[in-house]
Amino acid sequence: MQTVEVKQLYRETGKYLNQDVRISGWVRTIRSSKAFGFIELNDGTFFKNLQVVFDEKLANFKEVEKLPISSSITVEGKLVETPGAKQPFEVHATNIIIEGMSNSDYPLQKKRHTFEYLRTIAHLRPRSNTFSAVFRVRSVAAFAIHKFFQERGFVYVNTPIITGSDCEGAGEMFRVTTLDLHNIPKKEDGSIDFSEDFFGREANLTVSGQLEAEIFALAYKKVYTFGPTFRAENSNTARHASEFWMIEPEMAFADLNDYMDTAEDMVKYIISYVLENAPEEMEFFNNFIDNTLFDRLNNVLNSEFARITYTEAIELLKKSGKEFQYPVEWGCDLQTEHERYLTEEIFKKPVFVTNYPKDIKAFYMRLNDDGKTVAAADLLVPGVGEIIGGSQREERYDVLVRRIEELGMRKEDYWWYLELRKYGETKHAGYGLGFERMIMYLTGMGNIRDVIPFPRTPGNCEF
RNA sequence: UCCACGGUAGCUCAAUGGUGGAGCAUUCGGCUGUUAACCGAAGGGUUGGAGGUUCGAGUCCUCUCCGUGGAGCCA
Repeated sequence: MQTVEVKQLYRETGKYLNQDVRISGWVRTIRSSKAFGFIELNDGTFFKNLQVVFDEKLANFKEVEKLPISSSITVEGKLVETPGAKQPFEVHATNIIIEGMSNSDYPLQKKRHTFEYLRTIAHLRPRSNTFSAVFRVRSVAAFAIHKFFQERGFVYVNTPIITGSDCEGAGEMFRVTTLDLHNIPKKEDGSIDFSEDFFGREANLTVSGQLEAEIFALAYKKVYTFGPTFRAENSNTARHASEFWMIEPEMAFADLNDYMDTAEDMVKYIISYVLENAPEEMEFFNNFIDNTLFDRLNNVLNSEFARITYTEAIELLKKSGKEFQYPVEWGCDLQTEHERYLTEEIFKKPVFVTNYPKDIKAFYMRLNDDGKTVAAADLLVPGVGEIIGGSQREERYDVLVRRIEELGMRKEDYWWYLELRKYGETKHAGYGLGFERMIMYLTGMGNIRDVIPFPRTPGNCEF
């Protein structure tokens, strides 16, 4: 008798039909009558369940019939077709071995639960349909991203998670320390003596691997990072987490248009790869989470992303005649309502907004010839908003120094970043993709807490 | 951090200031092809916490804790 996985049964049905098979999994539900019953078995390898039919010929029929949900079992029996039924085939059990009994107080019902409740049982929610689908899509999408970049010759760089540079400017950082918090060493002037700390200096969790990625881009030409990122911002929204994963490609001999071309190709690649490799999960999302999902994703695959400048975006918003809570004026950052209006109402597809005023963007973005704007571009998508932020980097030593000084930052802190501009500098560009936001976009899930296995948000670090 | 809303059985939700209920889940029983199976019965509650108003508070008031949605910040 061959041991098989449910995925094999669905993908290569003909190979196993009318054969004896052995399968191990967890009971999703049991419906039983006096002399026979049905088990929905899920073995984790496939989104769909396997229906197992059992009857009183089993020595342990009475025990099997009363198995609590989520008990683990091994089933032996013959795989047969079930024409006209909901499922294409089922296993007629000749033997059922009970591996591990579940308790009757198992908190996951067959009924729909709120996502909010499921978050409180993050150790069990991957066994539910929705989360089973979410985290498999997450895995498939992660692979698609690596595949996309590897096929194009990008080198995968692991930038540090603990960083001694507090100058990335991307947000509040989590401090990393081994100092005794009850007895903090102080210097004579009363300030904390970090020379006593583990690294002999202040250290934090990274908020971005970009500056380090630039180092590698100027050695390998094309690189990308894919790793965790930490922000200690007190953000309480469905789109922010304190710990999230980011993909940060960086390309030498590339400008803003090269970045946008790559990003557009990447988004399309991820979508088609996931549609092709997780079809059952994606169908589930389209049916039960967001029934505009397939239309939206196909629309993205079949359209050119719009590209407009910030200045044009401001004009469009002003001309729209719509009353915004925050008035639109050149120089102001685009608010969520503006971004959504642009991508959802005006373009109805992803849109790059380029060339933002320099005063609302980071120091490392390349100054345009007008002296007022920088070569930055954000990708806005319907439903989620900003999903990618990136720019051409300032490669001119003097201009970069001037920007650093203008913003009152300390030049010494950026010594190695500045040195890159001294030894064979070239134009280069890169961007950051929020992995969870991509998953939200791919699945239609509305909350970032429900697309990361163990979400960390302000005041929440369970599990 | 700001604004809004919410917290009642294991879960999802009802309950005009006047005896806290239902569906699902659980337990027991019935049922020969079920598909969130069906039918019958039972058990299950300090209404987030503290204080106050009232003859009487799940309901009104104050404070507090927690959560959700939106905003800001960003990816």
